[in-house]
Amino acid sequence: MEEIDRAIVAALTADGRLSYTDLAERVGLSVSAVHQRVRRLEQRGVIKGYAARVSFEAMELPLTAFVAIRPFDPSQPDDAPERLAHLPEIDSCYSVAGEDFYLLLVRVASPADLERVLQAIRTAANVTTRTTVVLSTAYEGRPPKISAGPPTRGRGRAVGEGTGSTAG
Amino acid sequence: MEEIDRAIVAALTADGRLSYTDLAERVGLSVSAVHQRVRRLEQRGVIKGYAARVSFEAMELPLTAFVAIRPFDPSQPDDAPERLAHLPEIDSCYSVAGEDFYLLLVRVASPADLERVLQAIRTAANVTTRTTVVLSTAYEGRPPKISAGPPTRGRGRAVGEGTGSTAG
DNA sequence: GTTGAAAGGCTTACTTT
DNA sequence: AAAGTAAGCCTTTCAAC
Repeated sequence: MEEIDRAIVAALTADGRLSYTDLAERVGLSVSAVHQRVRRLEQRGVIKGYAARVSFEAMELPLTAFVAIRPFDPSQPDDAPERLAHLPEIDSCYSVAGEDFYLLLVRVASPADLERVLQAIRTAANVTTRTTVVLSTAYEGRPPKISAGPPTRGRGRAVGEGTGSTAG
Repeated sequence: MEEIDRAIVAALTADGRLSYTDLAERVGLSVSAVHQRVRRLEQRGVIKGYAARVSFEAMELPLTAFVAIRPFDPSQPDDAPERLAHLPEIDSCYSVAGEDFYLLLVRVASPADLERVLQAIRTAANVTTRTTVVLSTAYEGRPPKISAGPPTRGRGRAVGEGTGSTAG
């Protein structure tokens, strides 16, 4: 991916409602060129969509927890993600290496709600749960490192890049 | 928070670039009324901003890991989040209950990068790390449960319904 | 792939109810 | 708080380099 595409993605990650006019000014291209690049980024799946970032506290979901799950019977078919997808309190579901099978990010309104969701998780996926309650969120969903060049691969140098030293 | 505000937040969570015209049609209000409500939601901090959702694979960050950290010396001042904030590979930083002090979500390009970031985390915050590698992401950042009413029975207080004056 | 221009649509503010 | 109107800017498409 080119440097300009990276700049576009970085800008839209920071502000998803940037106008094409502002975007064009930032990356130093015409409005039409920027528009075409954004459309291609969307079609290629680099940009998957746009979303408003909401305050979970304001949305009455002040309690966040990580729930590591492990099946009661490891010989059973492992389809926990699908069996849990119907629970809207589950924000994310990761298949992980280590002692546990999956790691869930859960957002609820209260400890009572957390208890209810944990019970629902256990019964829906036939798993044991190990829960880590989040006390506070220092930061979350920070924009990824999108700078001038590729982080590790040596496939090509970006425009204006000097040496091939690793980015810090 | 009112039902219409919930509908607005839900719609903008699913599609952050919805026009006010479309939004007005969805919630059954005029464009002006919707515009005013969105501005108030933004000013109250319910809507914190807008962001493009990007594919981390496409951004050359295919490796995700959770890093639980614990200080070498628990008597030292605990300012790990600030000491780690300069590392762009850290997506999120949660203060957690349990055996560990913080849980980090890290996104990197390769195992070599992960090693480098882990070393940087240890030296920057003077902590030990316990890393859980993500094998696959079933789903991530799902829209929170924003339906008609409060999630738990009765007791929940809506934002902005509090007593007394509100800043802004 | 980039640029420039034009038509249509959207945002925003103001006014009214 | 909600609706209507108008001005200005943006989005989107089309043609040209």
